[in-house]
This record gives sequence, structure tokens and C-alpha cells, in this order.
Amino acid sequence: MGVSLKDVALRAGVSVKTVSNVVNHYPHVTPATRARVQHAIDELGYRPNLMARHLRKGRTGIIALAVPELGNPYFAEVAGAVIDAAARHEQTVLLDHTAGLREKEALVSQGFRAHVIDGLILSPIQLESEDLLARTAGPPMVLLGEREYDAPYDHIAIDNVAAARAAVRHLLDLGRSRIAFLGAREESARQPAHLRLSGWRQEIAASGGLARDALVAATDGFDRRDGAVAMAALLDRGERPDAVFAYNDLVALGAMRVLSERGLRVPEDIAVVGFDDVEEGRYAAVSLTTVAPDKHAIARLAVDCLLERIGAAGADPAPPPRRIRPGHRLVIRESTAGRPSRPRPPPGSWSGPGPGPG
Amino acid sequence: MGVSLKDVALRAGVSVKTVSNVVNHYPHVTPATRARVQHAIDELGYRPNLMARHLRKGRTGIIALAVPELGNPYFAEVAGAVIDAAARHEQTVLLDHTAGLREKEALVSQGFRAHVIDGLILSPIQLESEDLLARTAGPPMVLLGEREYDAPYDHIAIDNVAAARAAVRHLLDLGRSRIAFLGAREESARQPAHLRLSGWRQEIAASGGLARDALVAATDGFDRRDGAVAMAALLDRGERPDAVFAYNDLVALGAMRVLSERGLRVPEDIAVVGFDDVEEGRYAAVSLTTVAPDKHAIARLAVDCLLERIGAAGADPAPPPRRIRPGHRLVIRESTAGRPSRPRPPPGSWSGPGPGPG
DNA sequence: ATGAAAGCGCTAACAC
DNA sequence: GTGTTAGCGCTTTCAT
Repeated sequence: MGVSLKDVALRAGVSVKTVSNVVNHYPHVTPATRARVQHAIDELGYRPNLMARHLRKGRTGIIALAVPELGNPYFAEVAGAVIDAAARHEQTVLLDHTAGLREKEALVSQGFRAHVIDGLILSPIQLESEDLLARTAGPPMVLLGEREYDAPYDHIAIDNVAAARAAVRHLLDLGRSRIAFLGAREESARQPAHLRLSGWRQEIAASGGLARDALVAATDGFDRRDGAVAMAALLDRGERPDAVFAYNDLVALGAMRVLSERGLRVPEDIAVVGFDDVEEGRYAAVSLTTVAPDKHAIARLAVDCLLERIGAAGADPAPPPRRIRPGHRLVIRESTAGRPSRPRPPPGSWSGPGPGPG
Repeated sequence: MGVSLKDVALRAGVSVKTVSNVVNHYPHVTPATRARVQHAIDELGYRPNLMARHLRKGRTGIIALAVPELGNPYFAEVAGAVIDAAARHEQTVLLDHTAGLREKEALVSQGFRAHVIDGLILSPIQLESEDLLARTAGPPMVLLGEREYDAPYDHIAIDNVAAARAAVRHLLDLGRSRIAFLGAREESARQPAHLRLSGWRQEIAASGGLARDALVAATDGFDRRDGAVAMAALLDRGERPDAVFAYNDLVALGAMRVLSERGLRVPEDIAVVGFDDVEEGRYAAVSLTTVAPDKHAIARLAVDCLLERIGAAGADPAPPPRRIRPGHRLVIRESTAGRPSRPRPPPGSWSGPGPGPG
């Protein structure tokens, strides 16, 4: 490290400006000069110092992405997609995770690490509107995910209510009538799962059924353990659902594990639908029916949207906040449809299917 | 944005240097001045411009982490741990993924995005020693993971051979004799799974058994699909293993899915051991026995090691490359040990366990 | 088409 | 204890 424009200029016998022109593809440079400069660059192995360049230009080429938890495959998959989308614009992604803590989310949304980043994509869980309103300065920001806010920020999220309704509709169409919801925290419009719970309620009501609160199970967080605990709690208090709609795939998978432990069959005894379409659900012993948000669209839209904001920074009046809804679809798998057919017999002299779990 | 040291100095009626002193906790400042400056800082909402600071200091406070695939929960979990470990040193992590492509790995290992980062943690899959040797400049780098190189870089990795042998030992102790290996690509010391395959071979040989090549199944990559395809291929060519040791948990989970489809019971018909201890394995319908690397130790050691290198940059002679082996342990779960006991009966009038898959 | 010089925001030397 | 100044590597007027 340490080869600067000046070194190259010295070597090529030109001025710094000329080298800069070559590096930045400034059109009006004699081919001869360009060649000489390029030669010097190659010889010295010159690489522009982005730090300095961006100090000058006021942009860093780095955008931050803050997700609750990288251990959640949904966010890991989205993060991967964001990195790819950003790379297509020659932007680098700086990753943070908030553990879903309101305090950390607020910290990130405020100018934490501003100056290093051109913009921020934040996927909040616990953050409240007032935290967002308290944000006075900081780089452009776009929001990702289910939480809704009364704050002037672009927001990328699928239509969670419609998606939840489609999931519940599917269960109703299967003839299920006692559909539990796993993952609600409390009876409040401020809770993270608000929209999906609301979709559950609406669709059951629309079908003429009764959305019993007793069939709603709270979770502390949204991972497999939470799903397992909530499912066990529901069963232990004597509820007998014939279907489960979970806040996300992780909760659904945790629930399915408990069902299997208790000798309940999926989907025969209880059908299960998740949300997120994480890879894992496709390969579960009983593959998981789920709502699949278009993750690549989400990532692309978030990056495009953010870069647009960054480009328009300082514009007056600022463009109004947008509400962008990427697509989603319901992916039906074995956890609601069952195994399509008899498994083909194993090769050789294998014994047939065993007597089941236990 | 746009409040600079100068603005604060003007406001507080002091010089830039004094403000800088306050910001950097320089000890010799009068409490009175400090208070006045701090007041001005708060009023103006001043945040230091890291870009400029680091241009000056020659360090950015950003380290890069390049993993093959964020969609692989192992790497996602490690990435999360690295972010946390870095945060404890007030370092930020810039994330890249290489898709396990040699070309991208080489690009990252060379000075791609140098100048922005102080150092690089790289987890290679396909990279070869010659690529590493070709690296002429660039920030300090430490390597992560199973691949071994003849290149002067610190390398953090558990003892893969010993870990693999422990896994195979466990299967042998269970009385299994036809133990397949899933995930080897070819018969070469250069292939990614080399060490684990070697452990498999050694332990079987040590037990007096025969490590048949026919029981080794190749995979293209290392995810669930690859595991499923490899398992199916192995069965389809008439092999009848009574145990499977997979390159990693994802491959193992994919294999288990195929076993379930074909009516083969785990562990009764085939015991399965994975590698990585991803969260998912704990909640699989049949929970997965696995080799658990100490991910937090890995992350911490990688960050510490890198920061040490960064601190010692330019030292002559450079400290010799280190080979650091974090701990690992075998976690025994149902895929080899079976369900510990009869599932407790479900509440109410539920029917008992069904007739099994299919 | 190219060169000279200023300055982005900051810290390190060196005054006072 | 605090102020002055130079310069990190780059881009950008403004000259030539």
C-alpha cells in the first residue's frame, strides 16, 4: 500500500491531474498520454484510495444493511441478495445486526457510523415510530419488513395482510376450521406480528368462522425454539387446533418438531403453514408450505430505492416517501398437502417403511 | 451532515485542535474548556467524519469478511459472531460472498476494495495456494476454514481430521460397519473435503475395517440439494450403507430428507452424522448428530489475530504465520442415538402416533 | 489537452 | 493548556 496519484504522475512524467483524468475515464486525454499513464499505473500497481476519493466526493460507495439476526436464514438470504444487488451498482455492503433490540435499532437508525456509509437499509422489529421521528440527521434510509411507521421513509414490504389471508384461505380450503396462530406477542397494533395476525383474523371472519384468541400463541422471539415453546404451550393448555399458521418458517419448524415429538402427524392431524420460504423448509422431513416473498425483488428494490435517495440527497422538496410492495406467492408443500404419492421402493432388499416415530 | 470540527471550534470559540483533543479524549484539557466544547458538540450534533479521520490515520476501522455463501447457516452464524467480535473492538464488518468461486475468492484476496478495509478474513473453498502466493500487496489477511495452504497467512481452523475421526468413531461404536461419506468431490488432496474424507478413511482403517471408495459420494456443492442428490445416487447404484458421515449439516439434512422419502428410518436403518452444528439440525424432525466447531472462538480468534496483524503491519521481520485450532466437540442427537424415550401422550383425545411416513 | 493550486475533515508536530 | 500549520490522496476550479 502507499502508491499514490503523485507517484504515478512522477513516474509517467505528467501531472497528478492527468493521472486522475485517466483513472476517471475523462474523455479528453491524448491516447499517447493515456497509454503512458496506464503503463505507470500497471508498473506501480496503483489502486485509487477510496477513502480519499470519497472524502472529496462526499460519498463512500458503502451502504449499510441492518437486520435483526443473521442466524435467521431469511435475513441471511436477504442479506446475500442485497450484497449482490449492491455489487451490481459497485456498492459495498456493511452489515450490522440488531438482535431485534429496540435500543440497537434506534442506535443504527441514528447516525451510528454515518460518514462511513452513504445510506442505510434497516429491517426493524421493535423500533417505534417515535424513534424514527427522533432521527434528525443521518444518511438516507429505507425500511424493510413488516413493521409499519408514520415516518417519512421509503418502505419495502410485501402485502403482509394479503399474504397471511392467502395462507389461512389455503388452510380453510383444506377443510381446517381450528387454525392457530403462532407468533403474536400481545393484542396490540404495535406488536411485530400485527399484520399477519390481522390477516389471520380477517380471513377467518370472512369465512364465517370464529377467530378465537385462545388459538393465538405468544412467542418471545421468532426462532425455532420460540415456535417449539409456543406450540407446546398451546397443546398443554388443552387447545386442539387442526392447523397452524406461524409467523415465519422458523417458528413453524420449531412447532413441527414438537408435533412430531408428541406423535401428531403433519398434515394429517395438523396442517402447518409458515412464512418466508427459507431453503430449510424445502428439505424438512415434511416439507413446509409457506408464503414466499420475492427476496431478490426486495433486495433489488431496496438498493435501487436507496441509491435513488442518495442521488437525490438535498433535493427540495424531498420526494414523498414511497410504499413499495414486492410480490409474494403461496408455495404449497407437504405440510399441508401431504406426500404426493407413495415413496418409491428402496433399491435392493431394504425393509419397507418402519412403524413410525418412537 | 456537514458539521465539521471547524464549525464546533467556531461555536465554542476555541481552535480546531482543542475540539479534536476533546473528541479524542486527550487528557490535558481544562474541564471548563472541555465542557464548553462538549456543549457546542451537542448543540451542533457533531459526529466525527471517519473517512477523514482514517485518511489521516491510515486505518479505517473496517474489516472485511468474505464467506462462500450467506445462505449456508454455518457461514451466517459465523458472520454474526465475527460482527459481534469486531464490534467489541469498535471495528465494523464489511461482508462479501464469493459463491465459492475460485475467481471471486482470488479477486477478494487480492487488493479488491483495499484502502477501504484494514484487513480481511477470508474463508476459501476453491482457492489454490498459487492464488495466495500471487498476492503481492493488500492489507493483512487471515484464513478461515478447512482448506490448507502453503502460504504465509494465519489460519484458523479446527482439527478437521480429528473431528472427522471422532464422528466416524462414534458410528463404529454404534456397531455400524458400512459408513458412507457424502461430499467428496474427487480423489485429490486438493479437494475441499480432503481432510474430512481423510479422517473417515483413517478411522475406518484404524478399526480394521475397509474404507470402500464405492461408499464415497461426490457432490457439486455443499448444500441440502447436493446432499439429497448424492444420497439418492448412492442408493440408486445399489450401495447399502448403515451409516452416513456427511461433509456438513446441510448435506446431511438433504440426505436425511431422501432417506425419509424412501422409507428408510434414521437412525434405525441408517445413522447420520453431520458437521457444523447449525441451529437447524437441532430442530430437524430427527435431530442431527454433528461435529460442533466452537464458532464463537473461531470468530474471536480470527478478529484478534487480524487486529494483531494490522497493529504489527510493517514489522520486520513479520511474525511467522500461525496455525490456530479452536475447539470442537461431537454433539450426539437422535440421528445416531434415536429418540431417548417414548413421546409423552398428547393432551386430550388425540390419536396416537400414526403409521409412519408415506 | 494538460498543469497548478485549493481544499474535503481530520490529526500530528511544533509553537506559544 | 491551547493555537497554528502542514498534509493524508484525491477531485475540482481555474489557468494555460
